[in-house]
Amino acid sequence: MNYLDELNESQRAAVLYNEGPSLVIAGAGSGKTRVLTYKIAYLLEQGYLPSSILALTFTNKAAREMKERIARQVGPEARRLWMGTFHSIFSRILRKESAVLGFTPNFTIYDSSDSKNLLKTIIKEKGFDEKTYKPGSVQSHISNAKNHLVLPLAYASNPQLLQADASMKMPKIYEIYQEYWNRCRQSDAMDFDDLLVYTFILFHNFPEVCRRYAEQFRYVLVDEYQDTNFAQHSIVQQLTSVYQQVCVVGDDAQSIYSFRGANIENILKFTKIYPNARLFKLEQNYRSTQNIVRAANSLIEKNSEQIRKEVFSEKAEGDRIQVFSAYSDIEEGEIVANQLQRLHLREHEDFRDFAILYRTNAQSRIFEEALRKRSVPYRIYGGLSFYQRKEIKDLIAYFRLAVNSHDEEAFKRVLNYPARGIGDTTLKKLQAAAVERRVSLWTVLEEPLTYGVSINKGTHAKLQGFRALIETFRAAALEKDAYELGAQVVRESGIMADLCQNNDPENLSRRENVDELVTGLHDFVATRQEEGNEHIYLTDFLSEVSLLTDQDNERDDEEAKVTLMTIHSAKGLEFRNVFIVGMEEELFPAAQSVQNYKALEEERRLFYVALTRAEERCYLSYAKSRFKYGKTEFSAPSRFLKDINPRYLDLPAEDRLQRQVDEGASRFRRQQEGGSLFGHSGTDGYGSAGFGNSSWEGHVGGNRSATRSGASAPSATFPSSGASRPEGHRKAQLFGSSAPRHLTRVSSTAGTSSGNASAASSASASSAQVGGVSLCVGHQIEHERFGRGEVIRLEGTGDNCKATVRFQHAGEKQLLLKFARFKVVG
DNA sequence: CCGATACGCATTTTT
DNA sequence: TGCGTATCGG
Repeated sequence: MNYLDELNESQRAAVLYNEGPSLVIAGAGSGKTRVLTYKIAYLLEQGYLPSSILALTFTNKAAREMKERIARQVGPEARRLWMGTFHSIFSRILRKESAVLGFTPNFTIYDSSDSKNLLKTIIKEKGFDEKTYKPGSVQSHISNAKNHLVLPLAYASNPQLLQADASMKMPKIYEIYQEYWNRCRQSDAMDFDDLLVYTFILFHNFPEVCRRYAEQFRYVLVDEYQDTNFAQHSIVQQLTSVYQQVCVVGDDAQSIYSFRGANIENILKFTKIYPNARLFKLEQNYRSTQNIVRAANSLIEKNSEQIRKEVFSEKAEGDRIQVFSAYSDIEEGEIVANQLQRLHLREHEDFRDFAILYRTNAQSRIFEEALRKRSVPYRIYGGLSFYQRKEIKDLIAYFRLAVNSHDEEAFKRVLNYPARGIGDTTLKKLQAAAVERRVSLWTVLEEPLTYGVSINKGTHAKLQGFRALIETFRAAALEKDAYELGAQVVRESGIMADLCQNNDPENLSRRENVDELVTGLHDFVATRQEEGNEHIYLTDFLSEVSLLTDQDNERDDEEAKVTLMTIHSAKGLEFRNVFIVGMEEELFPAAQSVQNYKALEEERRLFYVALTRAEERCYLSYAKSRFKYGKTEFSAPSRFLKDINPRYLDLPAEDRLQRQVDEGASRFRRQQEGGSLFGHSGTDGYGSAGFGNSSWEGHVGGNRSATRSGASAPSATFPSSGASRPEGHRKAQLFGSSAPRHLTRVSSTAGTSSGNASAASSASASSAQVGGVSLCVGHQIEHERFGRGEVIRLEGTGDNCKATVRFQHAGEKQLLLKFARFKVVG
């Protein structure tokens, strides 16, 4: 109970309140995660079972961090909590309940490039012009619809949407949407949005399933609620329909993801949807100086739509925010780099305590160059992710096919890679037959003649060769573990051979990446086994890896480096010293945002997020000219500079003069912005409340059927389609977790032994003997991935012996000694 | 099947 | 300007 002392009054109130829905508005740096973790700890203490608590986050990272913090509080039982991203938790549920929806438990998760490619294919098939029907644009329309739970049939009969599409010269989007929907089902695949949509459908169409989960989850917590979309919001409602015990945490002032469907209304109107909800506000900022907090307050005040709050800091007043004016983007880079270096040399600020934040990725180059020139180490976030690399995608495509051969996108990707003489023409023939007969490409491949594909003998042989290859993997997938199978695929698919054709640096790095993936597989299997799971199949790896981003793979950096990133990706982070650069009109706010006040307010929130990343010092800079698209463009300082009360700023002399002139004009403009406030009702064509029942009612299928050869499911009813393999549930922990990944392998037989192992009882023992190593409670061990730790508990005997180890850095873990890789060090 | 060339596009991106 | 993609030619 002592942890309650570590909370301030409002934090404690939020933690202790337990009698119904609650909304916690957590100002920047106000200890939001602390409240969430302590609240969960408190619930556990109150007797809630870990498995009855569901905590949803947006990022794997957030889930992982929270899990670790809770584990520190309450020990290993934290592992039984249902804590993870919306997508990972829902995919876990969907894999279990897949049959009634007409999917198998091994369904593929399409990433956005898969879905874009599929859309491209469909657009071509339908003979639409790709210039008018840009795949990316169609994709975002469809995504938007899904985020609003509008299924194809509802879309096709929604005059508003049809008209909006028509006015964008894409009147046939509904048709593409329908086909896309069918094709995903046919491929036994869901895209990211589908994970939400189908969860909603599952709960809606199968009330008994909904009830089962709603009864299991006696308490639901949601992090970053301002970023939820309508679908997520609706599912939370479904899940809390029994107990109404829900706590959502967020900050409307930090809602910056509307372009991804996040709906700020969800948080603004929470107390209307749950009329008996209690509202808590966390207003003390523990992160930033008073000056920074006040500056940020004075900025966000200019927004009209928000939950009023008074964020304050009790830290030192701190320096004013210094504003730098540069003549050019290059000079801006110089100024920032100079100031950064000055702080490093004079104030001994560590490089890792600096961040340079920008609106667009394109701005990074200038700063890279300036830093490189000064030999300042830096790290840029937001490059291509590991999983986006060609060789990795190729390999994963094989994995996917091994698990789900109906996966159309994976199929097309590797049918002729490495080259096996199956050209475009052949693929087109297969594709045509598949579309015609509404079956998967794989089904056609199995019996080309039945489906009327006319090909010559040679091609036929090649196709059957490919089929045999995949069949081998498929058979192996049922027996081998993920690592063994992965290694086999690397060997036998011919990818490695292809990458070994020559030794140019390109291929070299690709080989390294492939090796890294295999190592990742190995770690994944090892981690799972240590946790007590016997068989770790490739499908387990895939279901996790498809929801992973590169940020989840981050290695803790040895070297101190300056951080360069977009403001979006800086959300949730903090740095002692922050440079916010490119404070110019048409850049920040982005040119596209200035016409519509909602977008402009979002940009302002984005700036608010940027400011509130800073703990000690914050700098703003702008350039009067900037090289853009091959031309030098001139622009005015950002209007946002004028939104900050000048007493918190240190302005360049010229600007101070100019400001007096501008003052009147800017006040006038603000009135105008405010004036248009009530005119708009959202720009996405989806009213915020208009998506009740009728829009998705009764068509899971929307399509006529899921005509996969193996498992077909008509749309009206959902017969169980023999789920192929019962699947044990995995925890949502990430492979590689947060531990350093490059430790040398230590065999568990190589440890020192320390004699007399007493016969361990089946329940609990003080010592154990496994594989020639004896281990006692109190022993220090050195684990391959988790590092140093002390054995605090031993359970079971022989092969089944399980040790609970408290690691110095990795927290408490349970290890199955049979699999764990460690050595005894004392 | 690959390479050269032209074209068009260019916020942000938790999953 | 500089990249990624689309298309054509050898």
